[in-house]
Amino acid sequence: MLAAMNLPVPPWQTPKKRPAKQPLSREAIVAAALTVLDAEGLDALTMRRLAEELGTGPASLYAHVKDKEELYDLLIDAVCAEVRVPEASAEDWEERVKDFVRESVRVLTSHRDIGRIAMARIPTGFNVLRVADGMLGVLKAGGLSDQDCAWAVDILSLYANAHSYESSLFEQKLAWQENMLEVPFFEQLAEYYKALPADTFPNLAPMAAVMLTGNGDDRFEFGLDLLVRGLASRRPTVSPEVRPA
Amino acid sequence: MLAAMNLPVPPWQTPKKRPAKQPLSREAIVAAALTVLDAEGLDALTMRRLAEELGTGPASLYAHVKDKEELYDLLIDAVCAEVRVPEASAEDWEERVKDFVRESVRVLTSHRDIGRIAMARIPTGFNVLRVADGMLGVLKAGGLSDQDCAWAVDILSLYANAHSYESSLFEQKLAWQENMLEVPFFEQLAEYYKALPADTFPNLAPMAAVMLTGNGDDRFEFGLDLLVRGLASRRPTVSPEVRPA
DNA sequence: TTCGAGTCAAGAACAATGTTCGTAAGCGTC
DNA sequence: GACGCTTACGAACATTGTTCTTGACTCGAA
Repeated sequence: MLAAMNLPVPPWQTPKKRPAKQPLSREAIVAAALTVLDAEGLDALTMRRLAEELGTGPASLYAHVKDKEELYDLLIDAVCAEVRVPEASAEDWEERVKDFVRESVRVLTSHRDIGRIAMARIPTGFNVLRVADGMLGVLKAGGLSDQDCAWAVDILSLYANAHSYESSLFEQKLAWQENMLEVPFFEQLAEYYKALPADTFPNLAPMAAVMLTGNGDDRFEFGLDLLVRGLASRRPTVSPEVRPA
Repeated sequence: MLAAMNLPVPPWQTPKKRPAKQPLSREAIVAAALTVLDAEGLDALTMRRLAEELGTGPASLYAHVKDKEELYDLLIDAVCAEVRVPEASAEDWEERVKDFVRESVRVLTSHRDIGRIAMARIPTGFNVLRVADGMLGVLKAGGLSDQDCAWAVDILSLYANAHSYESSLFEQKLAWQENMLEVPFFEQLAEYYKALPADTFPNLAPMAAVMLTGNGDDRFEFGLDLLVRGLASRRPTVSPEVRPA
């Protein structure tokens, strides 16, 4: 058919069909993915669902994103953009380190299920590196050796990610069982632990109650305390103000 | 057709058709799963592949195992059976704690990809509990409070699992890239880090070399050292032999 | 103005996966 | 010898990530 195409478009009709909705970029995909993720969780984040959110088909996404893995990388980086990097200082050093890790898990757990994909990624994205750089700065202010600082970044990130991972999966499991089970599962677990035979588990059986004390945050704080105490004990010099003048 | 079934079976023919191969139990399934896992990795461990390994169809497995998740639980428990639980003692306490964690990751990394499914499982299996009980015993010998011991079991397990997870995924990624890439990826990463702009990453850029120093074991030892130092510093009393008599 | 190359979108399809349905076979008991 | 009851399992279903291929549109040059 002969189409009269190059006429000035009459204003009462939509000028073109394709770029009516904005033309689908990496950024738009990542933003939509975060929307789906926060609203419906990781299991709902399929390429089809994501395409639907963008008003297109799943195949279109692969023009902008190589893999689902690459999408995950982009998601992590986008989330890391929200981490507020503090300034480094030797004062209150231990608390500053702790606060940074707390801030990381705050962001990581503020987006639903993001913890489940955060682990075991080699940091290359801009925002991930920005966070690592900030962490390195905070650590170096404590006077640790360069090698200790470098590895500490690794370990603290691992800890933050691992906690977020467990937290995310635990929350999911909890929500799932809440809908399916009548007795709240935690009581079930408490019963189970208390019923352990004391002769087979001489240490565990008497401590059933203590094992179940505290929520995820308490445990996180405990582990964080261990790590930071360990770091502090590796400082070659004690803090300058208590050093003999 | 009329089948003469209740005749005494002639010894020169296989007596029955069904129980010729042994009748498919949880144990057999778990054993076969471990075989497939060790030989071909987690991605190859599909219900079909597992059924094939047992000479049956995938549907048959679901009579003995509720889920793939339950299969994973059983796998973890089976692997935990290999962990050698040491005896508790106050002597060389810190090194004993370390050795126990080392033993855990040794087992966890000795089976291919098992680290990828070890995290975020609520410990209920016999062998998992046995390991937790042993860990608790070793920790208590150090004189920590009950609450500290309980949470330390959690944190140390989390650390062992997280390290195994990363190690497993990292090894997979490394093996994959080794076949596809010509330049060994680690050099690529080193180049990338060294090329980071120093004005945007003032801490990271000068430390590119240090960041990449050490393999997974070194980093694991470093984190383990942090945790155990932290635990030691929480001991209410220093070790008895240095206490004033 | 027209053609042609090139880019982007997207429907359809493919292969693989976990899981369930329905049916059949064997075993124990009345 | 017939009836349950457990176990086995081929076939099928729904969902997933991903690719193939066709079509729509853009833009630059003849």
